[in-house]
Amino acid sequence: MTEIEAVRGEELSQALVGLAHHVLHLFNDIGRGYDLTAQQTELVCAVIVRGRVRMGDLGKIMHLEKSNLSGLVDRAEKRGLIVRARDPKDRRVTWVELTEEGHSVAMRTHGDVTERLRRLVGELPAEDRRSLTTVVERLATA
Amino acid sequence: MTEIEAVRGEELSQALVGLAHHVLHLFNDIGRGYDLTAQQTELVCAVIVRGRVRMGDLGKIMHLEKSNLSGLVDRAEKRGLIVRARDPKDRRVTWVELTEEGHSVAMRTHGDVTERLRRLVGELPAEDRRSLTTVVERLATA
DNA sequence: TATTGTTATACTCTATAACTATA
DNA sequence: TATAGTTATAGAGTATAACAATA
Repeated sequence: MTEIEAVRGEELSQALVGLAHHVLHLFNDIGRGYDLTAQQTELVCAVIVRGRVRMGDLGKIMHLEKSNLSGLVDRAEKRGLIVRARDPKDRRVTWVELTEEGHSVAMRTHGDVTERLRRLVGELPAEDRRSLTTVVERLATA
Repeated sequence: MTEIEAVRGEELSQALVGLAHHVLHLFNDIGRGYDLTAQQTELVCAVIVRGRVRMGDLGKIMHLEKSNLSGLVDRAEKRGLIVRARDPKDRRVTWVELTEEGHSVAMRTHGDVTERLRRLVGELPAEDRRSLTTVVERLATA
């Protein structure tokens, strides 16, 4: 690796970290308007795009230990945003679903998040946007 | 906006969130090997690439409120990783610097993080990597 | 008056391990 | 035995506001 490539690698690293903060901070910014924490906001957004989700899958999506997720879901349930439902076929499994209020909040927060991301990405030329989509999806599935 | 573009926008949003988690979770994974939390790991990495940093700038870099940063720096200082230094020219300003131990830890964790990011990005074809670099840097400065 | 940073409080989040229930 | 999820505990991180020191 040449020195120039090393420096560019360094720049790319810092830029990726900055981008990551920017993206996850959106849940914070947007959640505040609904008196939700960043994690609660991401929780309802993650549920609404999937309809209902197993606890285990939610943990993977949000990079949370199962015990941490239990607490997060407890608090969201107390707030009336979601409910737990046992799976009748495999009673070890718990599904997370939105309440009516949770659905309403999730619709708006999720709309806000995607709008903000769209605006961020929309500032790019169309060709860059296409390559970003391709690249990010490839990374995300790697 | 066509429906296809809307769906792709949705996919891009989810992929960006997944990528953001992946990137920030690196600080978690790597810090664990040195018995550091993710935030402590990012703290020493942020300091080492800049030599020394003002509290205010650190807050912007790490997306932290000044009060939260005070606590994080307190704990890192207790652990002997960093020290605070008053700026003699503007005594309101506090600079954060690494101790010898902090420098040693930061060298290794920062090396690990950039290596992991390089590996992640390195799985891409050269052309995608170039476009990602360009795009991410443009987003990060926007 | 504005800026930089700290302190105080209450709450949320996180890591770890031990535990229960189901398969 | 393995899997899905909960509980318990201690510590770390976070939001908010009030505060002190300096410019």
